[in-house]
Amino acid sequence: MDKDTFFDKVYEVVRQVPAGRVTSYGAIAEFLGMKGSARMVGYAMNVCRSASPPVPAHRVVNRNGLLSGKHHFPTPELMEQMLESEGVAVEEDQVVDFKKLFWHPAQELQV
DNA sequence: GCAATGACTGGAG
DNA sequence: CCTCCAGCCATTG
Repeated sequence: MDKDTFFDKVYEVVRQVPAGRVTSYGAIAEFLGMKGSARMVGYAMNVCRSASPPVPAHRVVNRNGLLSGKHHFPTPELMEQMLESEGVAVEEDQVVDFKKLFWHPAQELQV
């Protein structure tokens, strides 16, 4: 409780990601003012299993749009399954039109 | 308190 | 084009 840690901030941002959109670790890190510490974002995702409420980590991919963390899901196929279910095409463990579906935290939250 | 780790990124070779 | 290296910073042991 009172987990005002960096992780909770990451969770909030990820939860703001609308379905059908994807974002990158660096984008979140940058939004939190920690550009360069994208590793922390990924690390936070690792803890997202213990986080509440659950975080749609499947909407978070690396800067290449690659489902780098799919192996960390209950099942590796679940990640792309979720993305496709939301309208995000996934091919070769990679998000199709990633840059087109890219979601900028500050950009959307600014509205 | 120190050392190791990590679902990343960007630059250099 | 592909691979390797170093930086980043918070969490955990």
